[in-house]
Amino acid sequence: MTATATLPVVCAALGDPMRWEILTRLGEGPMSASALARVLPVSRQAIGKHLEVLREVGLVESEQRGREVVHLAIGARLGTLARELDRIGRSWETRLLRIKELAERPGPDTPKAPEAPEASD
Amino acid sequence: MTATATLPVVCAALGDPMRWEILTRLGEGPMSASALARVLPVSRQAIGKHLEVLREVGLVESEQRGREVVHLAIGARLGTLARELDRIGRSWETRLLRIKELAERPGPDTPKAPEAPEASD
DNA sequence: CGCTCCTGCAACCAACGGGTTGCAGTCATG
DNA sequence: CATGACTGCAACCCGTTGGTTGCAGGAGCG
Repeated sequence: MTATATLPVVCAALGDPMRWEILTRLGEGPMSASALARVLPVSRQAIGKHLEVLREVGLVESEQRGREVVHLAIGARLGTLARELDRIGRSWETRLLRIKELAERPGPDTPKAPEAPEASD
Repeated sequence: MTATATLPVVCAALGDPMRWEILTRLGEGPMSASALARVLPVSRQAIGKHLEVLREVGLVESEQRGREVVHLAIGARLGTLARELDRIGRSWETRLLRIKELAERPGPDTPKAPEAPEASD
C-alpha cells in the first residue's frame, strides 16, 4: 500500500486548497465523486484526480457502495503526519539549543557531535 | 513576518523535497544561502527562492550576520502546524464515529443523541 | 427492456513553479 | 583602493499539474 508516503509527498497532497475543500467535505461524512462535483466549482474528473492523490497518501479511503463509490477522510493518517512533523520540529529546537549552548560556552574541550538517530517510524 | 499562513500554504511549502533538504540543513544549524548552495545540487538563486517561501510561512527565520544572511529552521512553527493538523484529524474521526453510530443504531427513538458519550480522545 | 446515473480512462490546454543564467549592488578584507 | 564574496532582482525555459472535454462501460430503477 502507499501508506509509506514520504513526508513531502503527503504535505504536497495537502498543499492544494481544492484538496482541503474536498477533505473538509469528506471529514463531515462519506461522499461520492459526483456528489462532490455538485457542491464544488470543478468538474467530476478534476475531483477524481484529487481523490486519487489523496487516496495514494492515505488521507482518503474509498468504498464501493451500491453503484457508486463513496470516499471518506482518514483522520488517523492526518494524526500520524502531525506526530511526525511535531517530532522533527522538536529535534530542530533541540539542536538549536545545543548550538546556542556551545556558542555561549568558551568550549575548551572538543565538542564532537554525537549523531542521534532520529529518522524512524 | 509570518503573516496569516493558511494551512494549505504551509503544507505546500513543505511539499517540495528540496525544501525539506534545506530545512533539514537549517535544522542542524544556521547557514547562509551561499553555503546551502554549496552543499545542495541547485543554484544559489534557487535556494533563495525556496528560502523566501519558507520564510513567508514562518518555517525559517533570517538574520543578517556580518555581511552574510544566515537562515535557520523554526521548529516551533512546525509544532504549531502539527497541532493544527492533529486537531482536524481528530475532528474527522469523531464525526465518522458519530455517523457510524447513527448508521448501526436503528434509532427509532433516539432523536436526542447529544455529544458522543465516549469521545475517544 | 431501456433509461439514467455514476464511474474510469485518455487527450488536450494553460498556468504555476522550480531551476538556470546574468547583472548590479554592497560590504569586509588584503 | 581594489578585489573577492555574498546578496537581491529580473528574464527566461520547461516540466509538472490542475482543469477541461469527450467517450465508453456498468449497475440500479421505472
